[in-house]
Amino acid sequence: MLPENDRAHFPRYAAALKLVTWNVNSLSMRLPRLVQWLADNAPDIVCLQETKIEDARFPRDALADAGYLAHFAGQRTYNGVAILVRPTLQVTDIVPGIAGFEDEQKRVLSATIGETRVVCVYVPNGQAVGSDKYRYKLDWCRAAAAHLRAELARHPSLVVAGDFNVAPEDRDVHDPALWAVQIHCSEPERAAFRKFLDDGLKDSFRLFDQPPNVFSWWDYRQLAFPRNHGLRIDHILVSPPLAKRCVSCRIDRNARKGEKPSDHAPVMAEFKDQ
DNA sequence: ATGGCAATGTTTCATTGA
Repeated sequence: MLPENDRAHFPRYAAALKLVTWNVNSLSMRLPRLVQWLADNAPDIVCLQETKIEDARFPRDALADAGYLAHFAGQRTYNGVAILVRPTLQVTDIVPGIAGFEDEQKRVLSATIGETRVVCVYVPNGQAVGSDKYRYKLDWCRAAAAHLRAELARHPSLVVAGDFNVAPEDRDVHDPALWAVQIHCSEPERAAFRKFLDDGLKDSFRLFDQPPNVFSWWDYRQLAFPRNHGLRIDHILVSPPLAKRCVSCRIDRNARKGEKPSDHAPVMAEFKDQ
């Protein structure tokens, strides 16, 4: 962290601000790919999900070498979230979890970065409609919506970025008939997602004209990726002041190609200076 | 109707993910 009078040499945002969300499906497995992607794309803020690593083993030095300070809330085997930030940006008020919602699973990390509150989320998968995990998913979303409402009241400039495990509309699904009422697409899950938007947040991807059949996740099986059998379940939600500043949102399908990819692609939104 | 693949650690299978 730079001393205060050194920081004064930097504008608050050197240029446009780039924010990314990426479910890496094991940070240990994905570290080389992530570091290369960061070098190629130079985002300012990166929200990661499914780091699957205990805090004591988090690769903070490798990410520092890549040009990012890391904040994280992890556990072994499952879940785990992190926020990577360029060292020129000031980070304060780092809080894991959802206020008032006891949860062993590490799924949320919030931080104030510059003037903006950033909430990194990994919404539960839900496994199957009607299962215990499905009920946990819906309960979790209800608590998260209340949490985000409180964050929005405190921070007009709010981003919620992560793996929502919900395809909001049929156009976010390669085969809506196949996925109808299945996990990620059931009406209660979509209603839970809309509840986030009710609080004034916008899906940054839908602020812009987008080509059809753009997805952020593809199953590892059945050649789903080359067939583009995917779902758009990773999202960057922005409050109205940030929606005004948002100039693009896109999904980097190329990051799903090649050896040892995550099953998710990164989503990147860009914001102009105010 | 089911498994297909990938990652983890309980490791040579079971569990979870989406």
